[in-house]
This record gives sequence, C-alpha cells and structure tokens, in this order.
Amino acid sequence: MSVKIKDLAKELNLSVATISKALKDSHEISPETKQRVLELAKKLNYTPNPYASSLRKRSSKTIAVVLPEVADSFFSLAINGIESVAKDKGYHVLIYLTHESFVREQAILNEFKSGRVDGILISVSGETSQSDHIKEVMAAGMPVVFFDRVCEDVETAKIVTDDFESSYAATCHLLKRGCKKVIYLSTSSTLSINNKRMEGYKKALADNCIKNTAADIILCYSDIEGNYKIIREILKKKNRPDGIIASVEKLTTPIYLACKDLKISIPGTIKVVSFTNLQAALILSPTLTTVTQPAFEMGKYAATILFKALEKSNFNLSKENTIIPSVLIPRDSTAE
Amino acid sequence: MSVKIKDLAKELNLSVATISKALKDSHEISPETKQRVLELAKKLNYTPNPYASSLRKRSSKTIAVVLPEVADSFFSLAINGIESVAKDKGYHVLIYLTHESFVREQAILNEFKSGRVDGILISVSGETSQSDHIKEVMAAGMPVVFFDRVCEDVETAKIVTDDFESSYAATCHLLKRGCKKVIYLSTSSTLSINNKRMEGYKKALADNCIKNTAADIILCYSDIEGNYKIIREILKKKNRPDGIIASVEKLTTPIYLACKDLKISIPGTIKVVSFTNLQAALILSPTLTTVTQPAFEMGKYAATILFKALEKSNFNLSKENTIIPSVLIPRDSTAE
DNA sequence: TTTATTTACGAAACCGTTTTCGCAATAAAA
DNA sequence: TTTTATTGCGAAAACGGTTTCGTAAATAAA
Repeated sequence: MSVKIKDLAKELNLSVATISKALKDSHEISPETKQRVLELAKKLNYTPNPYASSLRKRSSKTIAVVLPEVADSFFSLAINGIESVAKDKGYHVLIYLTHESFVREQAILNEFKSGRVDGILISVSGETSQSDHIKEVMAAGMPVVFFDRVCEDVETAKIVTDDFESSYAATCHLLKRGCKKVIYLSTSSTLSINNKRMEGYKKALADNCIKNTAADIILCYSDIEGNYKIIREILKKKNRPDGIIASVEKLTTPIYLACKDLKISIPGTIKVVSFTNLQAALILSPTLTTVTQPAFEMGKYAATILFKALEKSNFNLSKENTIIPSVLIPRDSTAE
Repeated sequence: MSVKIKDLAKELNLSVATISKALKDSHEISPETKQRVLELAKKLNYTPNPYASSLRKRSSKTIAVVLPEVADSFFSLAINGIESVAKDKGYHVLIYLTHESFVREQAILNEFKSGRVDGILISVSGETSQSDHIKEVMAAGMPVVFFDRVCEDVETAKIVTDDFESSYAATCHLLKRGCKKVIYLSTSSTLSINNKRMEGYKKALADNCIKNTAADIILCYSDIEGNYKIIREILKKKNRPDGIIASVEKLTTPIYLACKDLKISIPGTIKVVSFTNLQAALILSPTLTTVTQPAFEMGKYAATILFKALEKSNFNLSKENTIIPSVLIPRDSTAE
C-alpha cells in the first residue's frame, strides 16, 4: 500500500540498490541521481519500512525504558529527560512498567534478547533482589544502563543520586532542628537505593550520638490506605516520634493526613522531610521540606550514556558510575 | 548470535517451515513434533526476531501513544491505563511527547505511515488547530483513537470526559457557595477540551444570571513563574475575583502561592476549584476542591477500543464516542 | 482392490531494506 | 597508446521469520 523503494526504482528507471544508496547519501551515487531520488521520495512521501531495515541492519533505533511505575513525579520527569535525548538521536522509546513485580521484570527483560531494542534503561522493581535476568541480556550483547534504582552486582553504567548523603543530610537537618526521635519510613527492604538511604539515616543518628533502635525503621506498603493506618498507629503512641523521614514520595500524603486527623502539629510536634519531586511541596501547609532528586537530569544523563554505548561499541559502560546530587530544600515542615 | 528457527530446524532435522508452524501451534503439525520443538525452543531460550515477523506479517504488535507531556498526573495515570491493557494483549507501547508543539506532532505522525505501529492513541498538542496530519495517517489505514484532547473534525473514536458538564458543575458550585465574580484560567485557546470547559463556565454564569465579561477568562502560559505573575496581578486589583476555576492542573500551585503571598484567604476571600488528579489535593491547606478526571479509565478504555479495531478490521471506530464523567469533589477550598 | 481424503511435512517465495560484489564507462597515469 | 583508477550503477544475496503450495505416506471410502 505505501510507497516502497521498488516503486521509486521503477519510476526512475534505476535499481533498488541505487535508490537505497541515494537515500543515504552514499558517495557511490552521482549528485544528479541523488537529487532525482530525493525529489521523487519527497513527492511520493516515501517513508522507509523500519522493520525491513531493522531486520537487515540488526539494529532497531529504539530503546526500552523499564520502570516500576509512572504515577510518581520522579519517573514522569525521568521519562521527559530520556525522551528529550532519544528524540535528538532519532531513536524511539518503548515503555514497560513492572508494577514493582520481579516476575514481570524478568518476563520483560527476557523479551529483549530478541533484538527488539538496541539498549535498555532500567530502574528495577522493589522486589528485585537478584539480577540474573539482567546479566543474561547483557551477556547477549545488549547495553544496559541503570538509573536511580540499580543492581549493585551488575557491572554496567549506573546513574544514581547521592542517596546516602542526602538521607544523612536530611536526618542531620531534623536533629539540628531539635528532633530527639526520628523515624524512617520506607516501602522496600531489598532496594539498594533504600538501603543507602537507611544507612545514611543510621549514620547520622550514630554521628549525633543517638542510639538507633530497630523500631525506628518502619516498612510501609504501596497502598495509601494501609500506610495511613500504619502511620496513624505510630503517631498515636505516647512515645511517638518528633521527626519523620519519608523515603518515598507516596508516603507524604498519609503522613500529612494522619497528622491532621490526630491534630498533631507540623512542625510544632513533629517535623517532616520527604523524598519527592512534587511541585505541590511549595503549597502544602506547612510547606514541605524535601529532598529533591534530579529526576530529569538523571533520565537525560542515563540516556546520554546509553547512546554513547550505542554509537561506539567499544564503549566501556562499567566505568560509568555517575552520582547526581539531590538537594535538601528546607521549608516550614522542619522549622523550629 | 541469538538462536534462530534455522538452528532449531537443524538440531531436530526438520524444516524451518515446520518449526515455525509448530511454534504457533498449527494443526498441520503432529503433537509429538510440536512437543519436541517446544522443548528445544525452551531449552535454547529461543526468542523470535520481532522485526522479521513484523516485516512478513505487516503488523508490529506495537502501538504508539502520543502525548503533549508526561509531567502531569493526568497523563501519568493515563499511561498506566494504556499499559495495563497493552500488556494483556501482548502489545508493546512506544511513547512520543509533543511538548505541546504542533510541528513536532506532525513529524511524529508522519513517521507512522511507515508501519512502525499498528495503531495510535493520541492526545493532541495545545497548538493543534488543524488535523490534516492525523487524517493522512488514517487514510493510510492506520486506526487512531483520541483521548482527552481530541480533534473534533476527525471521524474516529474519541474517549473524553464531560468537560462541559464538569466545568458547568464546578462553576455552579462556586456560585452556590456565594461567589459573585468567578474567573476562568486556561492555558490554550485552541484545544476543544478547553473550549468546552469554557463554554460550561459561561453557560453556568448565564444560567445564574451573571453577565459574563470577556475579562473573566484569562489565558495563562506554560511556565510557573509567568503564571504566578499573572495571577498575582489579578489578585492585587481591587475588583478582584472571589472565585477561580483552574482548568489545568499546573495552575494550582501559582494560585495557592499568590494567595499565600498576598495573604488572601482561601476560601474566605476567594474560593478555588481545580481540574487535577493530584493526590496532594487532600493535604493542601485548605484541601482543594477538584474536578477529578478518570485518567486511568480513559487511558484504559481508549486502549481497549483501539485493540478492538486492531482485532477486527471492519470495526467502525467513528461510532465510538465515549464520555467518561469527571467527578467534582468539594473540599475546603470552596467551603462557605 | 482402487480411489479419495487426510495427515504431516518440506521447498520456496515473500516481506522491504541493506550491502557486497561485479562490471561497464570514463578519467587519470604510464 | 596502453594500463590503472575511479565513478556510477545493478544483480543478487542476505536479514529471519511466515505462508502458500506441493507431495508422499497413511487412512478412509468406494
């Protein structure tokens, strides 16, 4: 139905080989012929069949982005960063969501052995504690770049933020503002990103001579209702905390809700800092102190690195370990 | 490098044709042979080359999703809805962002003539006032489903929300709560979605015998700084409004900021309702009255319709005009 | 027993490009 | 003038599946 090289060839009394070469500006073709071909191609609105060329060239000009979810300001911004460089490079981007499921992540990765994509950008699921599925596609020659949530035992590029340091800074910030009992809320125990944030938190407590009891780290779930209940229970205890670190964006809402319902004042009674990129932090009441991650930049940089690997096959991805710092923005939720 | 049908054929002393048929469970192949093929395929972890089969079958098992942007809770949720059905159908999804640029949208759509995707889900850019680029790919036989932001003159499926009615309801809500001067804020004048909301707003004013002056509709931009300034100026006037309809999510932050800076009380002095899906509406202070769009459902349903068209070629997309209602959730920002 | 039908498989064309190679004709070097 | 390079192009073989069609053997119908 659509116009093919063969049609152009017939029309111009040339071979398909010549047309193909002319279209890619090969030196084998005379300027006049190129001109004729280009003109006809434009006139007939010729668009090459991507599958034919992918098959022959064994490259697809598309990359995969594997994400846990997209209903989160971090990943939304990251997609923007990724897309901005993919567009410039003329690549297409396939999106896959794991919904935090390891099994799904495995299934998705396994498909990539087929050559559907030329490279992979991935932020692993919350359940991922083992990385054979990733190593396998890498063994098949597929370049992989991690961003934000990485598998530490996989030797390839990792673009992360300074999770340990920013969590350390957030904790110190709370302590400096007078908190005596700071708790740490997270949603996953396997994620390296979470472990680093947890370690930063612990280290800050230790450095400030506060003994860290296990009870200070609370594991939440992924549904807002459940988290609300957990947080509410914690806040109802008489030895409740006076500082909270929400290591995941989605914990912010249940925290504010619980405090409001229990009439606990932020920052008077309890101070809050949250890892989030939500613009709404500015207009919460009180305004929310955040650890803001460089989401767009991380996505953009991860994509940039991936394209470097795609452009030169000898590029050593495992040397690329970039840390783009987050920034702690003190606002009223941690005021004294 | 990866294992191909030819390899399986050689190993089992069968022809490639037989392997291919066995893999798709053709009745031409005996159960025993199928078994042997399936086993070897699993053992060698055979993954078919998608480009070879797309080329031959002239179908790619992938759809395109064209969005204005993704840093917005509506489109994030919509992607989730789309992906959920694509996954079930075994389809892949390519994401393209127009960044509200008509030229970019044209370029993206033009690429689809090549057959890279089997169908298109699109929410048009804010600049799109003409639809030849879409009609062209449709003329090439490509099924297109609009969602949320549609081109009304294109005859194909459109999945929208009840923009007129919800805007009408939001305006009436403000009037009932005592507002005398309600203004309407938007970011685009060409979008049908915006026009409908505007009409709903105007109609509500008319029905409530409030004369509508042109000054009541304010066109904002896409940057938060600029919008902040515009809103601030409006609120500083002595005949300032006592009700605001923010027809776009991103207008919420500058409104709250401006009110806070000018010490204008919400809802005491001015009442606010916003078209948004942000969960944070619950914890703003005051909590925000919203028109919440069925983002996930719209994405999911749009994808469902598209797949129906992909599954049966005689499916008449132009008959599919579905309106999924938004819901007005009154909260404190419009309390009396 | 002969003929018709079914079963199970293989040969080969095909999808639309890309790329290697070969080969004239022309231009440059000897 | 002959030899060598260069230029401009075409034939044909890939790429890895799918699909049509043909056919031998096995089975059923006559």
